[in-house]
Amino acid sequence: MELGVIDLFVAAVRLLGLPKSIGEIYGLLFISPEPVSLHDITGRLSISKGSASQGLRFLRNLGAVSQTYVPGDRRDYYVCQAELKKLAGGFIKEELRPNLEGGTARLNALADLAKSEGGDQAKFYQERVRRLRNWHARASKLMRLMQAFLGESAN
Amino acid sequence: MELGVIDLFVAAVRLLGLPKSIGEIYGLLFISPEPVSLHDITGRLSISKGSASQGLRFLRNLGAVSQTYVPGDRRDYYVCQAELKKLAGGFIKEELRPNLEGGTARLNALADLAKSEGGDQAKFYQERVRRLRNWHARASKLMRLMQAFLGESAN
DNA sequence: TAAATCGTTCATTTTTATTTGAACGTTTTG
DNA sequence: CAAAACGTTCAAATAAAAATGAACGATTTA
Repeated sequence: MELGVIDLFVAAVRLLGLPKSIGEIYGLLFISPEPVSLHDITGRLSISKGSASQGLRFLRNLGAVSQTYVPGDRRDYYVCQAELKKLAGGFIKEELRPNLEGGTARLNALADLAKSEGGDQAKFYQERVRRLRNWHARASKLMRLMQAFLGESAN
Repeated sequence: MELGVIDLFVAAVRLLGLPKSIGEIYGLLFISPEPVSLHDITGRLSISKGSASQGLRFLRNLGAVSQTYVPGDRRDYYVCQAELKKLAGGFIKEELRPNLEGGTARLNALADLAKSEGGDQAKFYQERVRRLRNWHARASKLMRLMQAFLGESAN
């Protein structure tokens, strides 16, 4: 059972361009009824302390995992955030948006270049830049749409 | 100008988890007013014939690039498909959908496992599988939504 | 019809990404 | 307060992905 779920998450996470260990860790948390420590992770998944630590940090930054207090234990324990809305939100905010924003700058630079272009292709270049702008705007809108969609009907 | 556009596509394509060469090739086609041959590609981009050939095949499968007849020339020439709708459609169909469908099978296997689970966690596992199913269904729906959105207002 | 050019394939090489583990500062335990 | 356990960091090792280029069959040219 656990293995199957972990595998599923590994596959899902690869699809998003994230390392396997991230999928393993999230998968383990997802299928564990109880909070899980870094020690548990390295033991159950046979991955190094380093990987586990980095993976957890990444997942915490994303908001996919949060720390939990377990009385009488020195270790840090973690639980997963299992609301699609939150997961997708975190991923969009941390991984996708920054890239899109980076694109804005490049695009402006290109627009300038196209404007100052003299040759025969001037018109063609300008048309291309217009098209890129259009794509960019749509991608932007699409992201908002996705968030809205995944936020519908709580869970 | 060309370099900037190519860079932009390289970045975009990395975001989708595709190799750099794919971005370079598509970028070159996008910014070229005239059809481009494999020979042009290896020359302008300084990439190997092998990469160029494989990259073109991939892009053709996606529907992002198509062959064009150029009279009096033996070589194959290519032009890019610059409609976002088609590009996104190809990507979804060839890259995303197959993965989602693979997930369906795994998910069914897991559901069986969860059903035949005896221990204390039986209930918990079943809840988890239900949740996975829900996510899967949403991802499915989201893909259709994306296609619809990107298909709006021709270009 | 022999030589040249074309595009593809795939074993090898190169590059990039991920994982490991030793070292460290901090906190807890006995 | 010394020893042990905790979690982090980062240089080095490993694994994974992508690019190369030689070999090939097919087509064209001279």
